[in-house]
Amino acid sequence: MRIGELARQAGVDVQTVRYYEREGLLDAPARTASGYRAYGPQHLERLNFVRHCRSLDMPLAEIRRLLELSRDTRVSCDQVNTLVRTHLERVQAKRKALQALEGQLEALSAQCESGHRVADCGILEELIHAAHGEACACHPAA
Amino acid sequence: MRIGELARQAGVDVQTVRYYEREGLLDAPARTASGYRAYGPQHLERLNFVRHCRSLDMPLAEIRRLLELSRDTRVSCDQVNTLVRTHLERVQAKRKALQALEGQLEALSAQCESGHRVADCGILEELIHAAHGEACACHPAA
DNA sequence: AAAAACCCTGTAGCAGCTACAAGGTCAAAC
DNA sequence: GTTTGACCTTGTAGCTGCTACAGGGTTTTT
Repeated sequence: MRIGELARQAGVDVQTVRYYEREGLLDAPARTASGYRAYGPQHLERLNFVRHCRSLDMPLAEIRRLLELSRDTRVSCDQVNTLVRTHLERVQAKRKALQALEGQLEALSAQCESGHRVADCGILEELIHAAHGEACACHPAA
Repeated sequence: MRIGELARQAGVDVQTVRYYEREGLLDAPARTASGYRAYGPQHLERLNFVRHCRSLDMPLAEIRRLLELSRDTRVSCDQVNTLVRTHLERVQAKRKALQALEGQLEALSAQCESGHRVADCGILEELIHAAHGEACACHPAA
Protein backbone atom coordinates (compact mmCIF):
# COMPACT_ATOMS: atom_id res chain seq x y z
CA MET A 1 0.00 0.00 0.00
CA ARG A 2 1.38 3.41 -0.92
CA ILE A 3 0.93 6.57 1.08
CA GLY A 4 -2.10 7.85 -0.85
CA GLU A 5 -4.01 4.62 -0.28
CA LEU A 6 -3.10 4.56 3.42
CA ALA A 7 -4.19 8.17 3.85
CA ARG A 8 -7.48 7.54 2.03
CA GLN A 9 -8.28 4.51 4.18
CA ALA A 10 -7.61 6.42 7.38
CA GLY A 11 -9.33 9.54 6.13
CA VAL A 12 -6.34 11.83 6.57
CA ASP A 13 -4.19 13.98 4.33
CA VAL A 14 -1.07 12.45 2.79
CA GLN A 15 0.97 15.25 4.38
CA THR A 16 -0.38 14.34 7.78
CA VAL A 17 0.93 10.78 7.39
CA ARG A 18 4.42 12.06 6.61
CA TYR A 19 4.11 14.51 9.50
CA TYR A 20 3.25 11.69 11.92
CA GLU A 21 6.26 9.73 10.69
CA ARG A 22 8.54 12.73 11.32
CA GLU A 23 6.97 13.12 14.77
CA GLY A 24 7.61 9.48 15.65
CA LEU A 25 3.96 8.40 15.83
CA LEU A 26 4.21 6.16 12.80
CA ASP A 27 7.08 3.79 12.06
CA ALA A 28 9.03 4.59 8.92
CA PRO A 29 7.88 2.00 6.36
CA ALA A 30 9.95 0.10 3.84
CA ARG A 31 10.64 1.83 0.52
CA THR A 32 10.18 0.61 -3.03
CA ALA A 33 13.11 0.72 -5.46
CA SER A 34 12.03 4.17 -6.53
CA GLY A 35 11.80 5.46 -2.96
CA TYR A 36 8.04 5.29 -2.45
CA ARG A 37 6.81 4.44 1.06
CA ALA A 38 5.33 0.90 1.20
CA TYR A 39 2.87 0.36 4.06
CA GLY A 40 1.37 -2.80 5.54
CA PRO A 41 -1.91 -3.28 7.41
CA GLN A 42 -0.18 -2.71 10.76
CA HIS A 43 0.59 0.83 9.66
CA LEU A 44 -3.08 1.46 8.94
CA GLU A 45 -4.00 0.09 12.36
CA ARG A 46 -1.48 2.36 14.04
CA LEU A 47 -2.64 5.35 12.05
CA ASN A 48 -6.25 4.70 12.99
CA PHE A 49 -5.20 4.43 16.63
CA VAL A 50 -3.48 7.80 16.45
CA ARG A 51 -6.46 9.39 14.72
CA HIS A 52 -8.84 8.02 17.31
CA CYS A 53 -6.73 9.52 20.09
CA ARG A 54 -6.67 12.80 18.17
CA SER A 55 -10.45 12.69 17.88
CA LEU A 56 -10.34 12.60 21.69
CA ASP A 57 -8.22 15.75 21.41
CA MET A 58 -5.11 14.22 22.93
CA PRO A 59 -1.89 16.09 22.11
CA LEU A 60 0.59 14.18 19.98
CA ALA A 61 3.05 13.98 22.90
CA GLU A 62 0.48 12.05 24.92
CA ILE A 63 -0.29 9.69 22.08
CA ARG A 64 3.44 9.05 21.76
CA ARG A 65 3.51 8.28 25.49
CA LEU A 66 0.53 5.95 25.14
CA LEU A 67 2.31 4.08 22.36
CA GLU A 68 5.42 3.75 24.51
CA LEU A 69 3.36 2.41 27.41
CA SER A 70 1.59 -0.11 25.21
CA ARG A 71 4.90 -1.41 23.88
CA ASP A 72 6.15 -2.25 27.36
CA THR A 73 3.82 -4.99 28.59
CA ARG A 74 5.26 -4.90 32.11
CA VAL A 75 3.82 -1.43 32.64
CA SER A 76 0.80 -1.12 34.88
CA CYS A 77 -2.52 -0.17 33.37
CA ASP A 78 -2.79 2.56 36.01
CA GLN A 79 -0.33 4.70 34.11
CA VAL A 80 -2.57 4.59 31.07
CA ASN A 81 -5.57 5.46 33.17
CA THR A 82 -3.75 8.36 34.81
CA LEU A 83 -2.87 9.76 31.42
CA VAL A 84 -6.48 9.55 30.29
CA ARG A 85 -7.81 11.09 33.51
CA THR A 86 -5.30 13.94 33.37
CA HIS A 87 -6.43 14.64 29.85
CA LEU A 88 -10.05 14.46 30.98
CA GLU A 89 -9.38 17.09 33.62
CA ARG A 90 -7.88 19.39 31.02
CA VAL A 91 -10.93 18.96 28.82
CA GLN A 92 -13.24 19.64 31.76
CA ALA A 93 -11.37 22.82 32.70
CA LYS A 94 -11.53 24.09 29.14
CA ARG A 95 -15.22 23.29 28.88
CA LYS A 96 -15.96 25.20 32.07
CA ALA A 97 -14.00 28.20 30.84
CA LEU A 98 -16.01 28.18 27.61
CA GLN A 99 -19.24 27.94 29.57
CA ALA A 100 -18.34 31.07 31.53
CA LEU A 101 -17.44 32.77 28.26
CA GLU A 102 -20.82 31.94 26.81
CA GLY A 103 -22.54 33.76 29.65
CA GLN A 104 -20.38 36.82 29.15
CA LEU A 105 -20.98 36.93 25.41
CA GLU A 106 -24.72 36.53 25.89
CA ALA A 107 -24.78 39.41 28.36
CA LEU A 108 -22.76 41.45 25.91
CA SER A 109 -25.07 40.75 23.00
CA ALA A 110 -28.08 41.67 25.13
CA GLN A 111 -26.63 45.18 25.48
CA CYS A 112 -27.30 45.87 21.85
CA GLU A 113 -30.59 47.42 20.81
CA SER A 114 -31.28 46.80 17.17
CA GLY A 115 -31.08 49.65 14.66
CA HIS A 116 -28.73 51.83 16.67
CA ARG A 117 -25.56 53.27 15.29
CA VAL A 118 -22.25 52.19 16.71
CA ALA A 119 -21.90 55.53 18.48
CA ASP A 120 -24.70 54.34 20.78
CA CYS A 121 -23.81 50.66 20.72
CA GLY A 122 -24.13 49.07 24.11
CA ILE A 123 -21.64 46.36 23.23
CA LEU A 124 -18.82 48.70 22.33
CA GLU A 125 -19.61 50.87 25.33
CA GLU A 126 -19.48 47.83 27.55
CA LEU A 127 -16.21 46.67 26.06
CA ILE A 128 -14.69 50.11 26.50
CA HIS A 129 -15.99 50.51 30.04
CA ALA A 130 -14.62 47.10 30.87
CA ALA A 131 -11.36 48.26 29.41
CA HIS A 132 -11.44 51.07 31.96
CA GLY A 133 -11.66 48.45 34.67
CA GLU A 134 -15.21 49.43 35.64
CA ALA A 135 -17.86 46.94 36.63
CA CYS A 136 -19.96 45.57 33.78
CA ALA A 137 -22.52 42.88 33.16
CA CYS A 138 -20.03 40.53 31.58
CA HIS A 139 -17.29 41.03 34.14
CA PRO A 140 -19.16 41.50 37.42
CA ALA A 141 -17.17 43.11 40.20
CA ALA A 142 -18.47 40.42 42.55
CA MET B 1 4.83 56.52 28.75
CA ARG B 2 7.30 54.01 27.36
CA ILE B 3 6.43 50.49 26.24
CA GLY B 4 7.39 48.81 29.52
CA GLU B 5 5.09 51.07 31.53
CA LEU B 6 2.22 50.59 29.07
CA ALA B 7 2.65 46.83 29.16
CA ARG B 8 2.76 46.80 32.97
CA GLN B 9 -0.41 48.87 33.24
CA ALA B 10 -2.28 46.59 30.85
CA GLY B 11 -0.79 43.46 32.36
CA VAL B 12 0.74 42.18 29.13
CA ASP B 13 4.21 41.37 27.88
CA VAL B 14 6.21 44.08 26.12
CA GLN B 15 6.57 41.77 23.14
CA THR B 16 2.81 41.45 22.92
CA VAL B 17 2.45 45.22 22.61
CA ARG B 18 4.87 45.29 19.69
CA TYR B 19 3.09 42.31 18.20
CA TYR B 20 -0.28 44.10 18.37
CA GLU B 21 1.26 47.12 16.67
CA ARG B 22 2.58 44.93 13.85
CA GLU B 23 -0.85 43.31 13.55
CA GLY B 24 -2.59 46.67 13.29
CA LEU B 25 -4.49 46.49 16.58
CA LEU B 26 -2.54 49.32 18.17
CA ASP B 27 -1.62 52.57 16.42
CA ALA B 28 2.10 53.12 16.01
CA PRO B 29 2.99 55.71 18.63
CA ALA B 30 5.34 58.69 18.33
CA ARG B 31 9.01 58.01 18.92
CA THR B 32 11.53 59.76 21.16
CA ALA B 33 14.76 61.11 19.68
CA SER B 34 16.43 57.80 20.46
CA GLY B 35 13.70 55.78 18.80
CA TYR B 36 11.76 54.67 21.88
CA ARG B 37 7.99 54.31 21.51
CA ALA B 38 6.12 57.07 23.40
CA TYR B 39 2.55 56.18 24.34
CA GLY B 40 -0.36 58.30 25.55
CA PRO B 41 -3.39 57.31 27.66
CA GLN B 42 -5.45 56.58 24.51
CA HIS B 43 -3.01 53.79 23.69
CA LEU B 44 -3.57 52.24 27.10
CA GLU B 45 -7.33 52.45 26.61
CA ARG B 46 -7.06 50.77 23.24
CA LEU B 47 -4.76 48.08 24.58
CA ASN B 48 -7.16 47.35 27.43
CA PHE B 49 -10.00 47.11 24.93
CA VAL B 50 -8.06 44.59 22.89
CA ARG B 51 -7.16 42.58 25.98
CA HIS B 52 -10.76 42.51 27.12
CA CYS B 53 -11.85 41.18 23.75
CA ARG B 54 -9.07 38.58 23.95
CA SER B 55 -10.30 37.56 27.39
CA LEU B 56 -13.57 36.81 25.56
CA ASP B 57 -11.45 34.65 23.26
CA MET B 58 -12.09 36.71 20.15
CA PRO B 59 -9.55 36.15 17.39
CA LEU B 60 -7.40 39.17 16.54
CA ALA B 61 -9.04 39.46 13.11
CA GLU B 62 -12.41 40.01 14.77
CA ILE B 63 -11.04 42.58 17.19
CA ARG B 64 -9.57 44.38 14.20
CA ARG B 65 -13.00 44.30 12.56
CA LEU B 66 -14.61 45.60 15.76
CA LEU B 67 -12.17 48.50 15.83
CA GLU B 68 -12.96 49.31 12.20
CA LEU B 69 -16.68 49.27 12.92
CA SER B 70 -16.32 51.53 15.92
CA ARG B 71 -14.34 54.06 13.88
CA ASP B 72 -17.16 54.46 11.38
CA THR B 73 -20.01 56.01 13.36
CA ARG B 74 -22.47 55.58 10.47
CA VAL B 75 -22.30 51.81 10.83
CA SER B 76 -25.28 50.07 12.39
CA CYS B 77 -24.93 48.51 15.78
CA ASP B 78 -26.38 45.33 14.30
CA GLN B 79 -23.09 44.54 12.63
CA VAL B 80 -21.36 44.60 15.99
CA ASN B 81 -24.02 42.40 17.48
CA THR B 82 -23.78 39.94 14.58
CA LEU B 83 -20.05 39.66 15.12
CA VAL B 84 -20.52 38.97 18.82
CA ARG B 85 -23.29 36.44 18.22
CA THR B 86 -21.25 34.63 15.56
CA HIS B 87 -18.42 34.39 18.01
CA LEU B 88 -20.84 33.18 20.68
CA GLU B 89 -21.99 30.40 18.36
CA ARG B 90 -18.42 29.30 17.81
CA VAL B 91 -17.84 29.19 21.55
CA GLN B 92 -21.03 27.22 22.08
CA ALA B 93 -20.11 24.70 19.40
CA LYS B 94 -16.69 24.19 20.92
CA ARG B 95 -18.13 23.82 24.40
CA LYS B 96 -20.59 21.18 23.19
CA ALA B 97 -17.80 19.28 21.46
CA LEU B 98 -15.80 19.29 24.68
CA GLN B 99 -18.82 18.08 26.61
CA ALA B 100 -19.17 15.09 24.30
CA LEU B 101 -15.44 14.47 24.66
CA GLU B 102 -15.76 14.41 28.42
CA GLY B 103 -18.29 11.61 28.21
CA GLN B 104 -16.06 9.59 25.93
CA LEU B 105 -13.03 10.01 28.13
CA GLU B 106 -15.00 9.05 31.22
CA ALA B 107 -16.24 5.90 29.51
CA LEU B 108 -12.70 5.15 28.44
CA SER B 109 -11.30 5.58 31.93
CA ALA B 110 -14.02 3.33 33.34
CA GLN B 111 -12.65 0.51 31.14
CA CYS B 112 -9.53 0.34 33.23
CA GLU B 113 -9.39 -2.01 36.17
CA SER B 114 -6.69 -0.99 38.58
CA GLY B 115 -3.55 -3.08 38.91
CA HIS B 116 -3.71 -4.68 35.50
CA ARG B 117 -0.84 -4.71 33.08
CA VAL B 118 -1.15 -2.86 29.80
CA ALA B 119 -1.52 -6.14 27.97
CA ASP B 120 -4.96 -6.42 29.58
CA CYS B 121 -5.71 -2.70 29.69
CA GLY B 122 -9.29 -1.98 28.76
CA ILE B 123 -8.42 1.51 27.63
CA LEU B 124 -5.84 0.46 25.10
CA GLU B 125 -8.06 -2.35 23.91
CA GLU B 126 -10.90 0.08 23.45
CA LEU B 127 -8.71 2.53 21.58
CA ILE B 128 -7.44 -0.19 19.29
CA HIS B 129 -10.89 -1.65 18.69
CA ALA B 130 -12.16 1.81 17.91
CA ALA B 131 -9.29 2.10 15.50
CA HIS B 132 -10.67 -1.00 13.75
CA GLY B 133 -13.93 0.83 13.32
CA GLU B 134 -15.80 -1.46 15.69
CA ALA B 135 -18.47 -0.28 18.08
CA CYS B 136 -17.21 0.78 21.50
CA ALA B 137 -18.47 2.51 24.59
CA CYS B 138 -16.85 5.81 23.69
CA HIS B 139 -17.92 5.80 20.04
CA PRO B 140 -21.33 4.13 20.09
CA ALA B 141 -22.53 2.81 16.75
CA ALA B 142 -25.94 4.37 17.42
C1' DA C 1 32.26 55.31 35.02
C1' DA C 2 30.31 51.10 35.40
C1' DA C 3 26.33 48.25 36.13
C1' DA C 4 21.50 47.48 35.81
C1' DA C 5 17.43 48.19 33.63
C1' DC C 6 15.37 49.54 29.89
C1' DC C 7 14.67 49.97 24.72
C1' DC C 8 15.36 48.60 19.54
C1' DT C 9 14.95 45.14 15.36
C1' DG C 10 14.88 40.67 13.53
C1' DT C 11 14.35 35.96 13.92
C1' DA C 12 12.77 31.43 15.54
C1' DG C 13 9.89 28.57 18.39
C1' DC C 14 5.31 26.34 20.15
C1' DA C 15 0.91 22.59 17.99
C1' DG C 16 -0.86 20.27 14.42
C1' DC C 17 -1.31 20.39 10.61
C1' DT C 18 -1.83 22.33 5.41
C1' DA C 19 -0.03 23.98 1.18
C1' DC C 20 3.18 25.01 -2.11
C1' DA C 21 7.51 24.45 -5.13
C1' DA C 22 10.27 21.73 -7.94
C1' DG C 23 11.23 17.70 -9.11
C1' DG C 24 11.00 12.04 -10.03
C1' DT C 25 7.90 7.76 -11.30
C1' DC C 26 4.40 5.02 -13.15
C1' DA C 27 0.06 3.67 -15.66
C1' DA C 28 -2.56 4.04 -19.49
C1' DA C 29 -4.19 6.53 -23.69
C1' DC C 30 -3.08 8.17 -28.25
C1' DG D 1 6.78 5.90 -28.17
C1' DT D 2 5.57 9.59 -26.09
C1' DT D 3 2.64 12.38 -23.70
C1' DT D 4 -0.78 13.15 -20.25
C1' DG D 5 -2.16 12.69 -15.71
C1' DA D 6 -2.03 10.91 -11.23
C1' DC D 7 0.90 9.73 -8.06
C1' DC D 8 5.23 10.03 -5.24
C1' DT D 9 9.62 12.54 -3.19
C1' DT D 10 11.96 16.35 -0.19
C1' DG D 11 12.10 20.87 1.68
C1' DT D 12 10.05 24.98 3.00
C1' DA D 13 6.61 28.34 4.54
C1' DG D 14 2.03 29.42 6.34
C1' DC D 15 -1.73 29.48 9.97
C1' DT D 16 -2.81 31.70 15.57
C1' DG D 17 -1.23 34.38 19.36
C1' DC D 18 2.00 34.98 21.41
C1' DT D 19 6.98 34.18 23.76
C1' DA D 20 11.90 34.09 23.78
C1' DC D 21 16.27 34.91 22.26
C1' DA D 22 20.31 37.31 19.93
C1' DG D 23 22.86 41.27 19.34
C1' DG D 24 22.81 45.60 19.60
C1' DG D 25 21.80 50.94 21.68
C1' DT D 26 20.01 54.14 25.74
C1' DT D 27 18.88 55.70 30.13
C1' DT D 28 19.02 55.47 34.94
C1' DT D 29 21.08 54.31 39.13
C1' DT D 30 24.97 53.46 42.04
